[in-house]
Amino acid sequence: MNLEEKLHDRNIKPTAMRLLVLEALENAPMAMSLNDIELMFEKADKSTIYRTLKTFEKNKLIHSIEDGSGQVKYALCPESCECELNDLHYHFHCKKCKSTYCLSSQHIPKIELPINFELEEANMVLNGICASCR
Amino acid sequence: MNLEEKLHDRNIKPTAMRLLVLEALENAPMAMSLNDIELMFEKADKSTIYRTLKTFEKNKLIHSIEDGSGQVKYALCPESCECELNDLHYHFHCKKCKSTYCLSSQHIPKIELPINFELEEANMVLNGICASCR
DNA sequence: AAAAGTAGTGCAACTCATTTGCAAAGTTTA
DNA sequence: TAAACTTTGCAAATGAGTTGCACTACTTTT
Repeated sequence: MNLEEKLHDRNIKPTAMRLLVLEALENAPMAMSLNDIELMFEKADKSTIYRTLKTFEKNKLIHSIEDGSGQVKYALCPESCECELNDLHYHFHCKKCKSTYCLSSQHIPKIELPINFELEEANMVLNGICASCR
Repeated sequence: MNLEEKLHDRNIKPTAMRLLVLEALENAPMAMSLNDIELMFEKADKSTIYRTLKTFEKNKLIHSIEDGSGQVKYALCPESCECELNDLHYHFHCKKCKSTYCLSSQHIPKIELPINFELEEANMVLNGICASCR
Protein backbone atom coordinates (compact mmCIF):
# COMPACT_ATOMS: atom_id res chain seq x y z
CA MET A 1 0.00 0.00 0.00
CA ASN A 2 1.51 3.31 -1.03
CA LEU A 3 1.21 6.60 0.76
CA GLU A 4 -1.83 7.82 -1.10
CA GLU A 5 -3.65 4.57 -0.56
CA LYS A 6 -2.91 4.71 3.12
CA LEU A 7 -4.47 8.13 3.41
CA HIS A 8 -7.42 7.08 1.32
CA ASP A 9 -7.85 4.03 3.51
CA ARG A 10 -8.36 6.28 6.51
CA ASN A 11 -10.55 8.76 4.69
CA ILE A 12 -7.96 11.50 4.49
CA LYS A 13 -7.60 13.51 1.33
CA PRO A 14 -4.06 13.26 0.01
CA THR A 15 -2.64 16.76 -0.13
CA ALA A 16 1.01 17.46 -0.76
CA MET A 17 1.66 18.33 2.87
CA ARG A 18 -0.05 15.23 4.17
CA LEU A 19 1.92 12.98 1.87
CA LEU A 20 5.14 14.56 3.05
CA VAL A 21 4.25 14.22 6.71
CA LEU A 22 3.14 10.63 6.25
CA GLU A 23 6.33 9.84 4.42
CA ALA A 24 8.37 11.36 7.21
CA LEU A 25 6.55 9.23 9.77
CA GLU A 26 7.00 6.11 7.66
CA ASN A 27 10.71 6.58 7.32
CA ALA A 28 11.37 7.46 10.92
CA PRO A 29 12.46 4.53 13.04
CA MET A 30 10.89 6.14 16.09
CA ALA A 31 8.08 8.41 17.18
CA MET A 32 8.34 12.02 16.06
CA SER A 33 7.25 15.29 17.58
CA LEU A 34 5.65 18.21 15.80
CA ASN A 35 8.96 19.97 16.15
CA ASP A 36 10.94 17.03 14.73
CA ILE A 37 8.76 17.04 11.65
CA GLU A 38 8.90 20.79 11.26
CA LEU A 39 12.69 20.64 11.23
CA MET A 40 12.68 18.08 8.43
CA PHE A 41 11.32 20.60 5.97
CA GLU A 42 12.94 23.85 5.05
CA LYS A 43 9.78 25.75 4.54
CA ALA A 44 7.01 24.16 6.52
CA ASP A 45 4.41 25.79 8.65
CA LYS A 46 4.03 24.56 12.19
CA SER A 47 0.29 24.90 12.34
CA THR A 48 -0.24 23.10 9.08
CA ILE A 49 1.80 20.18 10.33
CA TYR A 50 -0.02 20.42 13.64
CA ARG A 51 -3.39 20.17 11.96
CA THR A 52 -2.14 17.42 9.71
CA LEU A 53 -1.10 15.36 12.72
CA LYS A 54 -4.42 16.01 14.42
CA THR A 55 -6.25 14.82 11.34
CA PHE A 56 -4.08 11.72 11.15
CA GLU A 57 -4.71 10.98 14.80
CA LYS A 58 -8.44 11.51 14.59
CA ASN A 59 -8.58 9.09 11.68
CA LYS A 60 -6.41 6.54 13.47
CA LEU A 61 -3.54 6.65 11.06
CA ILE A 62 -1.18 7.59 13.90
CA HIS A 63 -1.26 7.52 17.68
CA SER A 64 0.25 10.00 20.06
CA ILE A 65 2.53 9.32 22.99
CA GLU A 66 3.27 11.59 25.92
CA ASP A 67 6.73 10.43 26.79
CA GLY A 68 7.53 13.03 29.38
CA SER A 69 9.95 14.87 27.13
CA GLY A 70 7.63 17.84 27.02
CA GLN A 71 6.79 17.15 23.41
CA VAL A 72 4.02 14.86 22.27
CA LYS A 73 5.33 12.25 19.88
CA TYR A 74 3.47 10.61 17.05
CA ALA A 75 3.92 7.20 15.49
CA LEU A 76 2.18 5.32 12.73
CA CYS A 77 -0.47 2.85 13.76
CA PRO A 78 -0.26 -0.64 12.35
CA GLU A 79 -2.47 -1.05 9.31
CA SER A 80 -5.45 -2.66 10.92
CA CYS A 81 -5.27 -0.55 14.07
CA GLU A 82 -8.47 0.82 15.49
CA CYS A 83 -6.77 2.26 18.58
CA GLU A 84 -8.86 -0.09 20.70
CA LEU A 85 -7.70 -1.50 23.99
CA ASN A 86 -6.12 -4.50 22.36
CA ASP A 87 -4.05 -2.27 20.13
CA LEU A 88 -2.35 -0.69 23.13
CA HIS A 89 1.34 -1.19 23.56
CA TYR A 90 4.25 0.07 25.62
CA HIS A 91 6.67 2.76 24.58
CA PHE A 92 10.26 3.23 25.52
CA HIS A 93 11.71 6.70 25.94
CA CYS A 94 15.47 7.14 26.09
CA LYS A 95 16.51 9.75 28.60
CA LYS A 96 19.71 10.43 26.75
CA CYS A 97 18.78 10.78 23.09
CA LYS A 98 15.09 11.48 23.82
CA SER A 99 13.99 8.95 21.24
CA THR A 100 10.73 7.14 21.78
CA TYR A 101 10.17 3.66 20.40
CA CYS A 102 6.97 1.68 20.11
CA LEU A 103 7.30 -1.74 21.70
CA SER A 104 4.49 -2.90 19.45
CA SER A 105 5.13 -6.57 19.94
CA GLN A 106 3.93 -6.54 23.52
CA HIS A 107 0.35 -5.68 24.32
CA ILE A 108 -0.42 -4.48 27.78
CA PRO A 109 -1.78 -7.08 30.15
CA LYS A 110 -5.11 -6.90 31.90
CA ILE A 111 -4.84 -4.48 34.79
CA GLU A 112 -7.16 -4.61 37.75
CA LEU A 113 -9.02 -1.36 38.16
CA PRO A 114 -10.99 -0.19 41.16
CA ILE A 115 -14.63 -1.14 40.93
CA ASN A 116 -16.62 0.80 38.33
CA PHE A 117 -13.58 2.31 36.69
CA GLU A 118 -13.73 2.03 32.94
CA LEU A 119 -10.61 1.75 30.84
CA GLU A 120 -10.59 3.41 27.44
CA GLU A 121 -6.99 3.91 26.47
CA ALA A 122 -3.54 4.08 27.90
CA ASN A 123 -0.25 5.92 27.67
CA MET A 124 2.45 3.60 28.85
CA VAL A 125 5.98 4.89 28.80
CA LEU A 126 9.08 3.15 30.07
CA ASN A 127 12.07 5.37 30.64
CA GLY A 128 15.70 4.47 30.51
CA ILE A 129 18.65 4.26 28.17
CA CYS A 130 18.38 2.76 24.71
CA ALA A 131 20.87 0.44 23.11
CA SER A 132 22.58 3.10 21.00
CA CYS A 133 23.17 5.36 23.99
CA ARG A 134 24.86 2.81 26.23
CA MET B 1 5.38 9.80 61.60
CA ASN B 2 4.31 13.42 61.49
CA LEU B 3 4.90 15.90 58.71
CA GLU B 4 8.15 17.25 60.06
CA GLU B 5 9.55 13.80 60.59
CA LYS B 6 8.66 12.86 57.06
CA LEU B 7 10.59 15.78 55.70
CA HIS B 8 13.50 15.10 57.99
CA ASP B 9 13.47 11.49 56.91
CA ARG B 10 14.11 12.59 53.34
CA ASN B 11 16.65 15.22 54.26
CA ILE B 12 14.42 18.16 53.55
CA LYS B 13 14.45 21.14 55.91
CA PRO B 14 10.97 21.73 57.25
CA THR B 15 10.00 25.24 56.25
CA ALA B 16 6.49 26.56 56.65
CA MET B 17 5.76 26.32 52.95
CA ARG B 18 7.04 22.78 52.71
CA LEU B 19 4.92 21.64 55.62
CA LEU B 20 1.85 23.15 54.02
CA VAL B 21 2.52 21.56 50.66
CA LEU B 22 3.22 18.19 52.24
CA GLU B 23 0.03 18.44 54.25
CA ALA B 24 -1.94 19.23 51.11
CA LEU B 25 -0.51 16.20 49.37
CA GLU B 26 -1.22 13.99 52.38
CA ASN B 27 -4.83 15.00 52.56
CA ALA B 28 -5.55 14.77 48.86
CA PRO B 29 -7.09 11.48 47.78
CA MET B 30 -5.47 11.84 44.38
CA ALA B 31 -2.46 13.26 42.61
CA MET B 32 -2.24 17.06 42.53
CA SER B 33 -0.84 19.50 40.03
CA LEU B 34 1.16 22.60 40.78
CA ASN B 35 -1.92 24.56 39.90
CA ASP B 36 -4.15 22.52 42.19
CA ILE B 37 -1.86 23.22 45.11
CA GLU B 38 -1.53 26.88 44.28
CA LEU B 39 -5.30 27.24 44.39
CA MET B 40 -5.45 25.71 47.86
CA PHE B 41 -3.67 28.69 49.38
CA GLU B 42 -4.85 32.24 49.22
CA LYS B 43 -1.48 33.78 49.05
CA ALA B 44 1.00 31.33 47.69
CA ASP B 45 3.67 31.84 45.12
CA LYS B 46 3.69 29.50 42.18
CA SER B 47 7.45 29.31 41.86
CA THR B 48 7.93 28.56 45.52
CA ILE B 49 5.50 25.69 45.30
CA TYR B 50 7.15 24.62 42.09
CA ARG B 51 10.55 24.49 43.72
CA THR B 52 9.10 22.78 46.75
CA LEU B 53 7.68 20.04 44.57
CA LYS B 54 10.96 19.68 42.74
CA THR B 55 12.78 19.31 46.03
CA PHE B 56 10.27 16.74 47.23
CA GLU B 57 10.63 14.80 44.02
CA LYS B 58 14.42 14.88 44.02
CA ASN B 59 14.40 13.54 47.56
CA LYS B 60 11.87 10.85 46.72
CA LEU B 61 9.12 12.06 48.95
CA ILE B 62 6.78 12.35 45.97
CA HIS B 63 6.69 11.07 42.41
CA SER B 64 5.39 12.85 39.37
CA ILE B 65 2.92 11.58 36.80
CA GLU B 66 2.36 12.89 33.32
CA ASP B 67 -1.24 11.97 32.85
CA GLY B 68 -1.81 13.71 29.57
CA SER B 69 -3.91 16.45 31.11
CA GLY B 70 -1.28 19.01 30.28
CA GLN B 71 -0.38 19.38 33.91
CA VAL B 72 2.14 17.23 35.72
CA LYS B 73 0.62 15.68 38.81
CA TYR B 74 2.38 14.81 42.03
CA ALA B 75 1.59 12.14 44.60
CA LEU B 76 3.23 11.04 47.81
CA CYS B 77 5.51 8.05 47.63
CA PRO B 78 4.91 5.25 50.10
CA GLU B 79 7.20 5.55 53.11
CA SER B 80 9.86 3.14 52.11
CA CYS B 81 9.83 4.16 48.47
CA GLU B 82 13.11 4.58 46.69
CA CYS B 83 11.48 5.14 43.31
CA GLU B 84 13.19 1.99 42.13
CA LEU B 85 11.75 -0.28 39.49
CA ASN B 86 9.83 -2.34 41.98
CA ASP B 87 8.13 0.75 43.33
CA LEU B 88 6.57 1.47 39.96
CA HIS B 89 2.83 1.35 39.65
CA TYR B 90 0.05 2.26 37.27
CA HIS B 91 -2.00 5.43 37.38
CA PHE B 92 -5.53 6.02 36.30
CA HIS B 93 -6.57 9.32 34.79
CA CYS B 94 -10.25 10.14 34.50
CA LYS B 95 -11.04 11.95 31.27
CA LYS B 96 -14.08 13.55 32.77
CA CYS B 97 -13.01 14.92 36.16
CA LYS B 98 -9.29 14.91 35.27
CA SER B 99 -8.42 13.20 38.54
CA THR B 100 -5.41 10.95 38.64
CA TYR B 101 -5.24 8.02 41.03
CA CYS B 102 -2.28 5.86 41.97
CA LEU B 103 -3.08 2.18 41.54
CA SER B 104 -0.38 1.44 44.07
CA SER B 105 -1.46 -2.09 44.76
CA GLN B 106 -0.39 -3.34 41.36
CA HIS B 107 3.24 -3.24 40.38
CA ILE B 108 4.07 -3.29 36.73
CA PRO B 109 5.01 -6.68 35.33
CA LYS B 110 8.31 -7.49 33.69
CA ILE B 111 8.30 -6.07 30.19
CA GLU B 112 10.56 -7.41 27.49
CA LEU B 113 12.80 -4.70 26.14
CA PRO B 114 14.86 -4.78 22.98
CA ILE B 115 18.37 -6.03 23.60
CA ASN B 116 20.62 -3.64 25.52
CA PHE B 117 17.79 -1.33 26.51
CA GLU B 118 17.96 -0.44 30.17
CA LEU B 119 14.84 0.33 32.16
CA GLU B 120 15.07 2.95 34.87
CA GLU B 121 11.58 4.19 35.53
CA ALA B 122 8.15 4.34 34.01
CA ASN B 123 5.14 6.56 33.55
CA MET B 124 2.14 4.34 33.13
CA VAL B 125 -1.19 6.00 32.70
CA LEU B 126 -4.51 4.35 32.01
CA ASN B 127 -7.23 6.63 30.73
CA GLY B 128 -10.94 6.27 31.11
CA ILE B 129 -13.81 7.16 33.36
CA CYS B 130 -13.61 6.82 37.12
CA ALA B 131 -16.33 5.42 39.36
CA SER B 132 -17.64 8.78 40.51
CA CYS B 133 -18.05 10.05 36.96
CA ARG B 134 -20.10 7.15 35.64
C1' DA C 1 -17.13 27.24 -17.66
C1' DA C 2 -18.61 30.36 -13.88
C1' DA C 3 -20.33 30.73 -9.37
C1' DA C 4 -20.76 29.15 -4.89
C1' DG C 5 -19.36 26.40 -1.39
C1' DT C 6 -15.93 23.64 1.22
C1' DA C 7 -11.32 22.23 2.70
C1' DG C 8 -6.44 23.16 3.37
C1' DT C 9 -2.58 26.37 4.13
C1' DG C 10 0.44 30.12 6.03
C1' DC C 11 1.12 33.72 9.10
C1' DA C 12 0.75 35.96 13.32
C1' DA C 13 -0.70 36.06 17.66
C1' DC C 14 -2.32 33.95 21.91
C1' DT C 15 -2.64 30.54 25.84
C1' DC C 16 -0.83 28.30 29.53
C1' DA C 17 2.28 25.21 32.25
C1' DT C 18 6.77 25.35 33.40
C1' DT C 19 11.08 27.41 34.34
C1' DT C 20 14.60 31.03 35.42
C1' DG C 21 16.83 35.57 37.17
C1' DC C 22 17.23 38.34 40.72
C1' DA C 23 16.81 40.65 44.94
C1' DA C 24 14.94 40.37 49.62
C1' DA C 25 14.27 37.66 53.76
C1' DG C 26 15.54 33.95 56.63
C1' DT C 27 18.86 30.39 58.47
C1' DT C 28 23.18 28.32 59.53
C1' DT C 29 28.12 28.45 60.28
C1' DA C 30 32.42 30.23 61.48
C1' DT D 1 27.95 39.31 64.76
C1' DA D 2 29.51 38.74 60.07
C1' DA D 3 29.80 35.90 56.27
C1' DA D 4 27.90 32.19 53.63
C1' DC D 5 24.22 29.69 52.26
C1' DT D 6 19.15 28.63 51.61
C1' DT D 7 14.53 29.79 50.75
C1' DT D 8 11.06 32.83 49.11
C1' DG D 9 8.35 36.18 46.14
C1' DC D 10 7.88 38.71 42.10
C1' DA D 11 8.40 39.35 37.38
C1' DA D 12 9.58 37.84 33.23
C1' DA D 13 11.12 34.28 29.82
C1' DT D 14 10.49 29.90 27.53
C1' DG D 15 8.35 26.81 24.61
C1' DA D 16 4.76 23.52 23.16
C1' DG D 17 0.42 23.72 21.64
C1' DT D 18 -3.51 26.08 19.76
C1' DT D 19 -6.58 29.49 17.36
C1' DG D 20 -8.24 33.44 14.21
C1' DC D 21 -8.14 35.05 9.90
C1' DA D 22 -7.31 35.81 5.26
C1' DC D 23 -5.86 33.56 1.16
C1' DT D 24 -5.55 29.71 -2.00
C1' DA D 25 -7.03 25.35 -3.91
C1' DC D 26 -10.13 22.20 -4.74
C1' DT D 27 -15.33 20.43 -5.44
C1' DT D 28 -19.81 20.73 -6.48
C1' DT D 29 -23.65 22.92 -8.47
C1' DT D 30 -25.77 25.60 -11.87
